[in-house]
Amino acid sequence: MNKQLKFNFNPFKEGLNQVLGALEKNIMEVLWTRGESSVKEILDAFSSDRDISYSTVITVTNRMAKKGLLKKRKVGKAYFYKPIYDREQFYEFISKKVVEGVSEFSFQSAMVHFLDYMAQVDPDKIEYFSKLIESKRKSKSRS
Amino acid sequence: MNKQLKFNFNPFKEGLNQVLGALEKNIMEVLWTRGESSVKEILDAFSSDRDISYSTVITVTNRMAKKGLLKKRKVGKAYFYKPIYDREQFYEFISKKVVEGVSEFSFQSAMVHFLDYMAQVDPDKIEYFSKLIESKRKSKSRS
DNA sequence: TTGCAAATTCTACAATATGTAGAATATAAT
DNA sequence: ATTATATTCTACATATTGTAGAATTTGCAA
Repeated sequence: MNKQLKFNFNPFKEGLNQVLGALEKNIMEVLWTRGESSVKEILDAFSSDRDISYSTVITVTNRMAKKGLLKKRKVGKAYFYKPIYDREQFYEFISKKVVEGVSEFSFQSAMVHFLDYMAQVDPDKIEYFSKLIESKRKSKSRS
Repeated sequence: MNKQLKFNFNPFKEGLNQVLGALEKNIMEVLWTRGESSVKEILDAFSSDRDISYSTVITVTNRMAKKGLLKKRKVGKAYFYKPIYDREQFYEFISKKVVEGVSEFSFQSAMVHFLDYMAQVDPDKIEYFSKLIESKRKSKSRS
């Protein structure tokens, strides 16, 4: 019933905001931290930070469930929501899709800029990457 | 006066549609092929394929100019538009931003998935990439 | 210099995504 | 059965993209 998660990637934002709206992100953070939670609990987790209505949270969690971000489960009269992907899986999923996407867009450029990025941010990453590649090559020649 | 080009990247679409809307893409293609063109000329280039109104194209080219995709120039009573980035530069620009974005999002995952992508799609890419790295390492040690 | 074809501007509507929330309704627990 | 609480429904706001009619401007030709 759940559709496969689709998303846009905004390179001009930061962290999870590259993929999620502001409120969506806040909700994911709460759910990753607390685990399965009701709307009430999500609201309580915001409390001091945000002043947001009950129905706003419901609307957004429901949309997130429809989008393939959350699972819904009824307990008593309230619904509880939990992430379909845990934090790690989520980052993996997003990274994989974006990397595949940009590789199809232009593999050449992607590689060049990936290297440039490594060189600028931390040249040691290149060494490490080199090694990864070597092992990849070996496993390739073994097949 | 022109803002820096911002965009979203949609990994679930293909090619330029990962970055541009359908009509925006068609317009860019025409301009990259024909060079600087008037709205009339863009429309003529569509002709058989699409049935689209004059003002639709004007609206979109103007938005594209505002977004930092096109330059406007008045000739006679008509405006002519041309891409700020040529095809190569555009792909470079997009790839760079997306790669940087996803690297900041999760470098580790990005790296792993780049490798996986290479191994799956075309193992020869790994060879190519190894060479790129070698030259990168050389230029690094030269500095 | 004026008239008209051609181009622009202005405005507006549609769909989608996201944030927001009030009002009405349903429901579970006591 | 009552009632506090949760949900559903609806709707508005902003942003992006596609779409285009109507009104207006404009440059060139006669």
